[in-house]
Amino acid sequence: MLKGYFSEYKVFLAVDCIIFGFDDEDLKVLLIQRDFEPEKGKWSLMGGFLKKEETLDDAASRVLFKLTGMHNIYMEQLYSFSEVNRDPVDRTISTSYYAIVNIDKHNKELIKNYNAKWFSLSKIPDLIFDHNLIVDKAVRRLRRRTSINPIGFELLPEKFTMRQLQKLYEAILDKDIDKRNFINKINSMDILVKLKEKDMSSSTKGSYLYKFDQQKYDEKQGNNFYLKI
Amino acid sequence: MLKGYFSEYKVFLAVDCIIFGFDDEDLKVLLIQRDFEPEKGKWSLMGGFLKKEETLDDAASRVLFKLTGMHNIYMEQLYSFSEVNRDPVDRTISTSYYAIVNIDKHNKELIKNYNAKWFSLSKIPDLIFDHNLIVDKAVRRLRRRTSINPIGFELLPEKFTMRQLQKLYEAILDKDIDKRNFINKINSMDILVKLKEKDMSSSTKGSYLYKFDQQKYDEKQGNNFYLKI
DNA sequence: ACAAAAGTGTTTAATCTACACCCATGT
DNA sequence: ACATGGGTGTAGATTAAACACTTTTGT
Repeated sequence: MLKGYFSEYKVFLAVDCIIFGFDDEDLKVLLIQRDFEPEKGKWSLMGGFLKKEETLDDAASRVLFKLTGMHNIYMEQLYSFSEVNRDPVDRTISTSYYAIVNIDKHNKELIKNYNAKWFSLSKIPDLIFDHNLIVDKAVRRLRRRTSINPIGFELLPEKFTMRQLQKLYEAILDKDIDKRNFINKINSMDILVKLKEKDMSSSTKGSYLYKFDQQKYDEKQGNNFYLKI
Repeated sequence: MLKGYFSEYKVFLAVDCIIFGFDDEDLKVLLIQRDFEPEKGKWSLMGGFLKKEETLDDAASRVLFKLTGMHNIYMEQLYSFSEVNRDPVDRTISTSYYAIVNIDKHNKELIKNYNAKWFSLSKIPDLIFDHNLIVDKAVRRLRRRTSINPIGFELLPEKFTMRQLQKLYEAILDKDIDKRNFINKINSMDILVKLKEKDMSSSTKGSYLYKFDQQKYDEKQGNNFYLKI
């Protein structure tokens, strides 16, 4: 066993990316429509093969950049899927990554080129291979992660209202939250800065804008937050 | 992109297993001493290459069986490590699994054949490649998982005392726990059966033995436990 | 004046934490 | 009789959950 590598089996290794976004109402996933075989015309996660000189993280970043035009996207490795016949063309292992992007910041041209579209979680179509499974796992991970670590800020504009943040959490966790309890919890974390500005678009009264304070957040790291919302 | 697979790069895919055990005192990891190059003589995780007709789970089960002689070991996929030069011989991606075994039930002959040895967490030597990193990640995952889901029972004999269970938790979480609070918490989960038997080996008074009740546990699944110890 | 969303605190319930003494038995 | 580990309950603190009214301003 393990004496030499010569006789061992090699496989294709792909990364597939679950890209989450938020549009003030729904949590969404960015899917592409395949214009190549197999399963041409069907919806799928954006993916690509691992290349010789890159790590899986590199590959995921590359794939994400290709579709969104964005660098330094928040992402996390999710799981490696390896059913023998998951890909009908040839044995391919898929290491999945989930990513979180600001739905307003990505490059809309690229999206067109790839026939990509945002789908609300409740409206995700049948995907190729085991991609529905992968999405499910990503959603569950995102939910868990969100209740431990406030990572959702990538999904919002730089300045946002408490209401937007609350809607985001409601979308991610798929449940209603009491607004007073929510605000108290968020404030107790002490990682936001309240601005003097108001957003006047959603009401006559206007609502204060907040910014995520990266520095405060970093200082508190390690303390995990356990939002328990 | 993705047109054909022909031109794409293939890699070796290995599974490496972090095998946890518990000896009534310490949480331990089973390591093998390599009797082959590279890094002959150094300690390492037990691993093996993915084969043509098996999934990663299959491969991990196979590797675990090879070293312990046990089937149906509790295990969970951990993470895929992919640094380009992590393996000096040839590019190899490692998908790691952590496993939890009863330290008294595995086959001691096999362990000898592999020059394997149990190491307490605090005494893990320098391992080959990135294996120390992998072990760290496994320990962190085990700690988190243990506080959400009571999975530690695999580490104990079928019948065990509250004291043993508490020591196990203390070993996993690496902290002291108040015995009354611990018992209350465990009892509130209602997944153990208290037996009439006592274990007389640890004290003159003897202490009651308990059994894990798989059925009750299954009924409660989905409710996650959040031990918060 | 009213409609629509924003903002704000308190009370109750649940859970967590800290803590100390008696019990049973073998020697 | 005493040494050793086993067993048990409660009070105080913290955290979570439920809940309703006032403010602002454009129409």
